[in-house]
Amino acid sequence: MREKLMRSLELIDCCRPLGAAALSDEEADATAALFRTLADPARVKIVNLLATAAVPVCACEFEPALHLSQPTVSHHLKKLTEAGLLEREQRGKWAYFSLNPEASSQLERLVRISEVV
Amino acid sequence: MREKLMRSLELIDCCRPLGAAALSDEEADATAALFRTLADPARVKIVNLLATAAVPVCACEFEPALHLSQPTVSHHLKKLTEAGLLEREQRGKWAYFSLNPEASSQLERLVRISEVV
DNA sequence: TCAATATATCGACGAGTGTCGATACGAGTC
DNA sequence: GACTCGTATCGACACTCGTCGATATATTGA
Repeated sequence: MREKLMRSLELIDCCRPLGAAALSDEEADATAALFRTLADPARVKIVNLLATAAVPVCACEFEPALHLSQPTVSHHLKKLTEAGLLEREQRGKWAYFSLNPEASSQLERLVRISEVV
Repeated sequence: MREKLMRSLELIDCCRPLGAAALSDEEADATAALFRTLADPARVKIVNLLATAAVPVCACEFEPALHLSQPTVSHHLKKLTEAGLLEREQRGKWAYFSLNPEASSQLERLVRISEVV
């Protein structure tokens, strides 16, 4: 079942608010998987860098900014993209990444506890 | 350094929004640690159960609801409490847990990407 | 004081994953 | 085609952590 979630390009769409009534096992799994995507300092920094950048950022720029090897950066970018938080754009032999414009509002909806949507 | 974060009872207060400019290494660590707290289906369900309950819930009620052993439930409740998401109240030999009323708004602030606070 | 019960802690095991070097793939250039 | 360079994938290793049985601690009641 997690296999199914990982294949989805929009994991973030599977989640209901934490304050929604009677979260099923599957919904709890999906929500936890989305949080797990952001549960790493490198990925938090990637999102932060993209949030403060007005334009898409080349993958090669993350390597010096994060002090991580190229395969590791590629790994993190893939995880974030699979979760639906990032969008990938190929320009020649370079890969440019940007934040999914809906990511912020979807995350806010997800962590809403008090009022159920 | 992570040692210091774990001892803090208000990990959630260490975090700045994902959209804030130039997150430091320590802030990225704190943010990732908070997301890691919610990166488990059992803990997501605990928060969900507490969100839909109007009154504090006895620890003994989570065991059947989550189909987990007593030590495991105690472990998860401790993690959530240490992160500042839950509040613990001792009533005789029973432990009652409730959501930190500020948890929702703090989480919403944390995931805010577009507009910097 | 002793028994009973609720909760926390400890020790150990297994699954998951972040990391990197090596390598494969792909696009552009000559 | 051959070379260069950016990116993705693979294999392996180390570390984290979720889980549980066993045990310790604490509170209530007899």
